[in-house]
Amino acid sequence: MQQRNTKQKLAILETLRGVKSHPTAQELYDLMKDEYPKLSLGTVYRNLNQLADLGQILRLDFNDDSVHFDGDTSMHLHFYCKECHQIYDVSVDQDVVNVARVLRGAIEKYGHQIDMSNAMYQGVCSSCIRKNIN
Amino acid sequence: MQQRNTKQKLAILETLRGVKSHPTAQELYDLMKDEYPKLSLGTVYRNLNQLADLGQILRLDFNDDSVHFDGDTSMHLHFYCKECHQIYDVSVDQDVVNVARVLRGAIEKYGHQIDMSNAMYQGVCSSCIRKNIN
DNA sequence: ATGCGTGCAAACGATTTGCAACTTG
DNA sequence: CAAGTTGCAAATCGTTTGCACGCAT
Repeated sequence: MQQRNTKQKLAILETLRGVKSHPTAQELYDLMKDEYPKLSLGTVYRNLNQLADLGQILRLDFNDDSVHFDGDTSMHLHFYCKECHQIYDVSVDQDVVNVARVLRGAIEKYGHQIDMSNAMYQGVCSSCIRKNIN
Repeated sequence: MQQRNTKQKLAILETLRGVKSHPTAQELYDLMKDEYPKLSLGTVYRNLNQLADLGQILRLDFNDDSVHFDGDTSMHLHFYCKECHQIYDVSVDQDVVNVARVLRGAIEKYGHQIDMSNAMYQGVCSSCIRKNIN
């Protein structure tokens, strides 16, 4: 059950890491199909799931239509705007990193082993707030 | 567009609040269909979604098969065990609550307005860890 | 009365999967 | 070569939705 590095998998990972957005499988497929005409959507799904299970990318689910993926696995938060449906990255300073450690501690106190965490926030983004005023 | 308090909606909310688990729509429907034989699954879905949108219950998505709901909206964390597929509540003390406020602050600094947040952790629960050793 | 909510069943659509052919190690 | 991977298309199945009727306000 060892994984292989096929051209498709490498291309998918590279493409995902090359965008700042958080594309769905379909969106990533659309981005790639010009350069890789024979690529199939099923392959994109299979690889994104495998990479997410291995922790090499992040799976983001905001109860939108479909699941989004993030090639950046470094510590950061996500904010989802329910009006414009955009996902914002929120970078964190050292204070916040320390604080996140406290939350993990609250869970590890129970003896659970954390493989991955996802702090997701929803609301209205600053840009849409401004729009609503006008 | 005002919402009405139908018997079904009240029963759904009451049933969800009465269980300590985090049932899916189907599971909640199964719990209720003896007492409410004419209740339909579609109604359960519609009400759970409406209640979640209004912030009266929580929607939990762990990329399991389906979405789970939580009738407890008080501050607590969720831990999902990917082996036994159980969702654990993690209660937090005042220290952790204060700490969580720092994370919200990191987002509000951008001018975004947070309506709801969900801190979800995944891994292997203490019980499954023990099982794996034996 | 008005129009949101319900039950039922059909429709939807994002994701998964079976299979034969093809790579990778 | 053995076994994981791909492309294609069909299947899956959780969730949504159209409609006629019923109930809350």
